Amino acid sequence: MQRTNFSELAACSIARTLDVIGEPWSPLILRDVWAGISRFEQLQADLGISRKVLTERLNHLVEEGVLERHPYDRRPRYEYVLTEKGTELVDMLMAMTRWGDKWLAGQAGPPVLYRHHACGEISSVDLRCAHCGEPMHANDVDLLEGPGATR
Amino acid sequence: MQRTNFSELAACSIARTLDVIGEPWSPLILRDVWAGISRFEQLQADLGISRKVLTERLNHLVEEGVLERHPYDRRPRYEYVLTEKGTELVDMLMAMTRWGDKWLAGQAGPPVLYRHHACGEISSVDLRCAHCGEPMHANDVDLLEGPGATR
DNA sequence: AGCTTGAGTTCCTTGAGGGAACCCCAAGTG
DNA sequence: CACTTGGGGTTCCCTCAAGGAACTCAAGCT
Repeated sequence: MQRTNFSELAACSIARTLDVIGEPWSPLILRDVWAGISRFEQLQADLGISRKVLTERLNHLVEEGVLERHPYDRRPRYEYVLTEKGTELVDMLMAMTRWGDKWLAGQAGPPVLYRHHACGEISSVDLRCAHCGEPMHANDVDLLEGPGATR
Repeated sequence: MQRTNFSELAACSIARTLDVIGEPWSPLILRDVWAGISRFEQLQADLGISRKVLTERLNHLVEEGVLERHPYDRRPRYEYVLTEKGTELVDMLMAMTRWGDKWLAGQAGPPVLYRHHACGEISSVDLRCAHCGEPMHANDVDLLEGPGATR
């Protein structure tokens, strides 16, 4: 495929993030690990991904510090668990889920529901300004050059 | 590459969303269009993407209703603009940006800053429960089967 | 010793991405 | 009118990553 290394393209946090989880399958692997599907065989069976590519993806995600390998047996058997860095990536997947629920689920409704611990209600994420708490969407911001702008 | 069609894998809003923007380049195209880089030549120059793949991606994004083609000349010249559906996808990219800013920007700091119209401050998105307004992150929810669970 | 199981590795085939050249069409210019 | 320019794509070939199936390896179990 001769995949471009996005982060060399420009200083861009989206491009950099894509270098971590932009490959096909990576987001779905994280979703599965989050949902408790955490072993090689389980992941392979659930996703139908080729074993070779699954190995590559898991190694890459471990190298990036998104997943950790935890042995669960004296035999060489491992469980993959989310690091803090990985858990925060799942936050992004929740925003992705919200969009898919809204625009792609159709009349069948969303396939998965989130129950929020704090209020006990079925809900979804809402993007708010970390500073003032008001809604913060694509049309609510101006883009400015940041300190890391030059590459 | 023989890419798998993710949404046939399971009823999953993440998989479905990946069928819309999971291909390499698609998120970066949306970012550029959002930032005002909206014509074919501009996109090609900014991203360094091959013209063939750019054509494919733009057609796909238009078919999916994420972008619209707007003629800007009596000659056949087009601008690509975000639909409402596409604009809400950019919200997800903002969550992605936040993660990249936090975990990948390093000491140089984030390359792009967002100034929130409502409060005028440089800020970033924060995920909140759409129901109660409290923070809602990966560890703050239980997953339940939804109405569209079966495929 | 032989069987099983989880977790990979090897090898071949296929098809998507990269790159460069080419094409089309409307305007502008002399 | 012919000639150039420039945006927006096609076409072609080549390479390399994903799929798929078979193979390996290292513990335990019987």
